[in-house]
Amino acid sequence: MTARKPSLTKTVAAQGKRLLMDAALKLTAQSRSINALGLRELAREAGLNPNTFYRHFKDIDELGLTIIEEMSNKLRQPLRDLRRQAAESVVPPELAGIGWEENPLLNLQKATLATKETVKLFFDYVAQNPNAFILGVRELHGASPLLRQALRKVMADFAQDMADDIKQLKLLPMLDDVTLLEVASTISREMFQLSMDYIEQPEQRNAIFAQAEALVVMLFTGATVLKGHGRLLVQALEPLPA
Amino acid sequence: MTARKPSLTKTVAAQGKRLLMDAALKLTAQSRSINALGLRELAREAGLNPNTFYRHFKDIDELGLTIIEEMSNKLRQPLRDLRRQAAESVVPPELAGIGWEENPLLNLQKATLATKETVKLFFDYVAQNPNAFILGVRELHGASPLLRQALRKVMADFAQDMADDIKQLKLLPMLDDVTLLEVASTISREMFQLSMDYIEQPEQRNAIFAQAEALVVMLFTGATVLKGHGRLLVQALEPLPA
DNA sequence: TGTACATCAGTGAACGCGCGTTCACTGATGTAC
DNA sequence: TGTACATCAGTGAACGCGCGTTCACTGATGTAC
Repeated sequence: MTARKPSLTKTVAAQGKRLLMDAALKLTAQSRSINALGLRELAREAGLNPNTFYRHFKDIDELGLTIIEEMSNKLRQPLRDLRRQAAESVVPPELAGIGWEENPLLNLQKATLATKETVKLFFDYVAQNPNAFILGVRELHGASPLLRQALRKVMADFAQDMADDIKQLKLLPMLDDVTLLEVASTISREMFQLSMDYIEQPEQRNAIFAQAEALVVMLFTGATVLKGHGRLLVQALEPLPA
Repeated sequence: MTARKPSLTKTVAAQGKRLLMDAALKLTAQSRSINALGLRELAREAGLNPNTFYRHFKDIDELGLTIIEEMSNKLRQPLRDLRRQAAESVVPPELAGIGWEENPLLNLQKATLATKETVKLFFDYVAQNPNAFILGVRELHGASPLLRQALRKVMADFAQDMADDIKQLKLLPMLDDVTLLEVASTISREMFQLSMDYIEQPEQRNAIFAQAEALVVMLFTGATVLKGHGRLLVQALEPLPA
């Protein structure tokens, strides 16, 4: 019953676990769902004894959860960084605090440009990590309730991150928190959907990108108008005719 | 090589095919994807000899395609009818042709109300055919490329239907065809996504319904503003303050 | 510093089972003449 | 109207195979004293 320090072995020699997870990612990316993976098949791909699987995972679902958790960790922070980077590349920080009422046009431009920039960076990210996105979208509505639940959480976190960032960067100060989160959730869902098309139809990438941009702008605009700030927005968009 | 009339047997005695398709729907609805179904399992559920499967289908994918085709046929026309029904219940036909410029407020109200009504009817429809929607959303990003492709087509058709109806009913006469189709595609995708939540979280149905409504209104509004009709719309929404 | 023990990732053989698929057959229905 | 034949949905037995899982074992590394 003596307390023991966690052994180094776990982190140093967990090669098998890594190999199995990589094998799973590779096999699912083509055209498979995680639950359709055979444990022997996985071991074969990883170059390990089938039995070794049990040293690391109880069953395939547990493998799936581990992969999802890892990917969520790997994607979340970079996505936040992308957003900040985009917002700051558009407006110098000393102007960042200017309120909507004081300068609606600046704010709208800022939000729109930051958005476009973020969408662009997001799709670049997708193109560099296609397997992660394929697996995520597939299992989000896949057969395993456990994985579905886990991915729902991931999507909810992404949306919350986006809402937090938009609020903190004061990109859409006229939206209340609830509306902001709804809009962010929709954008999050749509971006993941569109990322599948982006991966599978490389020749359509420009069109998909434009569509994603347009969607975000529409949602921001629509939400703003409905929240009673329409007049200011329209004045900014279309100056009074002579 | 004599031409033969199609035999009646096909339509009369295709009990086995029906039984197998129903079994597949039942089994997938719980927590399975079509490709994870065993052909013996299917036969067992249908109360048939495993071998009978081959009398009707080449493999599981072909079964899946047949189901998808059937469901698409079953859903498409009713959805169109719902939309017409909703639009007509809102405005008497003799006023249906009034143009946007002549009476923006009427048009906006018409579109919004018709939309809300349609969304409501759509979710009722979802609640009555949960299995069809679960299967559709699951396989849309599922493991089988064949089924994915088929469901992409189905979704595209739904979106095109929606765009055609909106145009024909003159609900959003200020939007060009391309924008209209993009908006319809987004709404279509989001409605199917939300339908999963609607099925799985009966206690949240009011909230999900409200969210869906809000989304549609935001998209319509956003698209309208961006297409340069914002001023009219805003005037309709928020009359000039004293 | 040495020794005895515990932990841990990985191995290899073996198991029983359910799977997809094939083959030969049946009986009902439809068709030709 | 009768007869011979074709088609078709469904049956039942049999096959070989790959699967998940268990068991007993190994060798490397970490830990206690």
